[in-house]
Amino acid sequence: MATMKEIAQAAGVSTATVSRVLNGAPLISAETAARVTAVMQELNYRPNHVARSLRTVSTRTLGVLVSNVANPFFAGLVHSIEDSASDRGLGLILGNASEQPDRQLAYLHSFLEKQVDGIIITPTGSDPGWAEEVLARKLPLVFVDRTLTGVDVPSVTIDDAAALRQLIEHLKSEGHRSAALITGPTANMPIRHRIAGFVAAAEALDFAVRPEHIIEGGVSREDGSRAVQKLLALPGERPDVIFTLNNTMALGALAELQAAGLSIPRDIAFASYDDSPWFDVLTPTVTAIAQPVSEMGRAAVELVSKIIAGEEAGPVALPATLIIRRSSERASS
Amino acid sequence: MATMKEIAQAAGVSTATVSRVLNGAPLISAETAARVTAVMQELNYRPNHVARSLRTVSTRTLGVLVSNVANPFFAGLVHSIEDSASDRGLGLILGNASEQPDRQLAYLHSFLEKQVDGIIITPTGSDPGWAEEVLARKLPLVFVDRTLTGVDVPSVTIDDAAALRQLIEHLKSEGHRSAALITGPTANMPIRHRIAGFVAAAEALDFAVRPEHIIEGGVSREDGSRAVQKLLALPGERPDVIFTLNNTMALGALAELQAAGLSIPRDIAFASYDDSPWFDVLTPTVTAIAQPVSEMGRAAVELVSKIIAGEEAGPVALPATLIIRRSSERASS
DNA sequence: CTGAAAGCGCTTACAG
DNA sequence: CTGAAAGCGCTTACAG
Repeated sequence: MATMKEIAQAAGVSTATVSRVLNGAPLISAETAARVTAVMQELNYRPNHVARSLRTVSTRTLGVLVSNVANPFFAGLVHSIEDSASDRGLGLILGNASEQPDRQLAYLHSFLEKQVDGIIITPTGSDPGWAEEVLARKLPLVFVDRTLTGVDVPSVTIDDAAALRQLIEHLKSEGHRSAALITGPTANMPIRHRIAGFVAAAEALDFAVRPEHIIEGGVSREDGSRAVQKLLALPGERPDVIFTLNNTMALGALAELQAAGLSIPRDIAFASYDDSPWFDVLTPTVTAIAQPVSEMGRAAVELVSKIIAGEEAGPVALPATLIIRRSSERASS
Repeated sequence: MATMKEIAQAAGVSTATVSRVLNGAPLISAETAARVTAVMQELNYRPNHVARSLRTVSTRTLGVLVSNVANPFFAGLVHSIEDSASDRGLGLILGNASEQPDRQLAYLHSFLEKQVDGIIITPTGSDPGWAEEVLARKLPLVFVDRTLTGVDVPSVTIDDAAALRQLIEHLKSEGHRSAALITGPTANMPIRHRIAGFVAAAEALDFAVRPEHIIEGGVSREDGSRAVQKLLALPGERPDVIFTLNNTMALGALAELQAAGLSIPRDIAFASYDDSPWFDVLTPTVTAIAQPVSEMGRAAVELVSKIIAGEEAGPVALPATLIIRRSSERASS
């Protein structure tokens, strides 16, 4: 691989001049620039980004650390972040915590060592210790989706209070009177928000959500199945509606309801947080609260770019939207 | 951020010694090692990976470039590659060509400049020119899923001849006699393989696939819808089965069949290449040929690691498997 | 408009 | 067992 020194020799100039041509610095004579450029092309020169980074103390690279790429929501987020970063000429180093705080910490350290210019993270676990270390190094940091209390970090979150309220209103208008809620891991801030929002809206609208019908689920398909099994085994009246707090659990819940021979929405209605492209091919199509994934990714990149540039950057909250489909229709039409 | 020099000063040793302690070099006295380690901890030292890479000419980083992360198959592949790479202590720089050769080329160049230790790619387009450039630099390169003719690059591919034949056998045994094939982009090698494999198996087993029933689809949901519309508008007898060559198109095809009021498998049977977790929640559940995505990612990382280590590394072909569900059952039972 | 020189933070033969 | 010194490939004040 040709180095800058070789280019300089071949073009009969100093490396300083080659560097200036490469970076489009002003005050270079047109003919020098042309000659150097020609030599670079001829020798198929590629600048060594590692050397450049060491010198300029900037890698033009973002570290992106998600809680679990197996979850389509996070995969979509990575996609959108990749898109926006590439638009800005920023590269991406990818990390996946798989919901394990120690894996998250290992990635974080590798991000620090690799001198990333900024970090976008959906934090896993609730210990904000690592964030303080990152902040102490003055490294731009942004939370997406999930947040952590106890540290002052700008974030991109979802405002779903309105959508949750609309969901309850819709369910009521269809004649439903009670719901079960299958939650995600309550350690996560947005999950707690969703639960609180759902319960608050239900209370305000006089819609029944019995305490035993709030079942702690998780993040996987199996968590969804298990929660439905648990729910169906409960004594007393069955709720009119089941609402799952993410679409991976919806998958398990729907399979379980089918296995139990229950027809949706005739025997029980259904809705889920997180939309999925499959929701309008399922029978029945599935009512969902959709998160603006692309916008979240774009906003996160914008936020971290601003911080890198030393600009002011406040938190961003993006609205979720209710998408009404057939799974939440009234039982008897 | 503390540097090695500061650690050396604080510990009263040279930077060479600090470096040796850091890298666990032999021949260091236990007390020196202990003292240096203590200082590193105290000052919260993180080695600068950029400086290290410049010196050692190794970044311990892989460039991963997929054709389209929006496709769940590629997203799964990235996940699996990330997993295996992390097990081996390798970092990941992610690129997404979005099926555009010029975007692919831009990422490739950035990988070269960032001095990645190896590249795993699902090539987009059919021009192998860029691969020659990579190979000329002696940079380890591995193809996954897709391959390119005209260059000698080890690859991880799918052997689906047997699965395709089993599919035809199954369809026949269910009483079906003819099928339509909705293809992906025929510019891609594995797509051409799938088409050839399907057609060959059909011929061998005397199963009808009329030329006009081989419809060029694409990669998106819309491509799937469009192909089904085209198929249904065709004069003459309808095929007994529709087979789509990826699950994103299956989504569009299924929606379109529903919209047309056709019941599966009563009016027309259905199967798709690429499994999806949603396929066994759909009504009916969908027969599919599944690719071993995790194994593919793992094999790709293994392959590139071997080449980096200077070992021999031949191509890997992994078998696809047929998963029979209800969408391909006989029409009248 | 261009060059000589210093330096980014490490690693590694070479001595001792 | 440890240190002095060179050097990886760039960029950038400082001179001229």
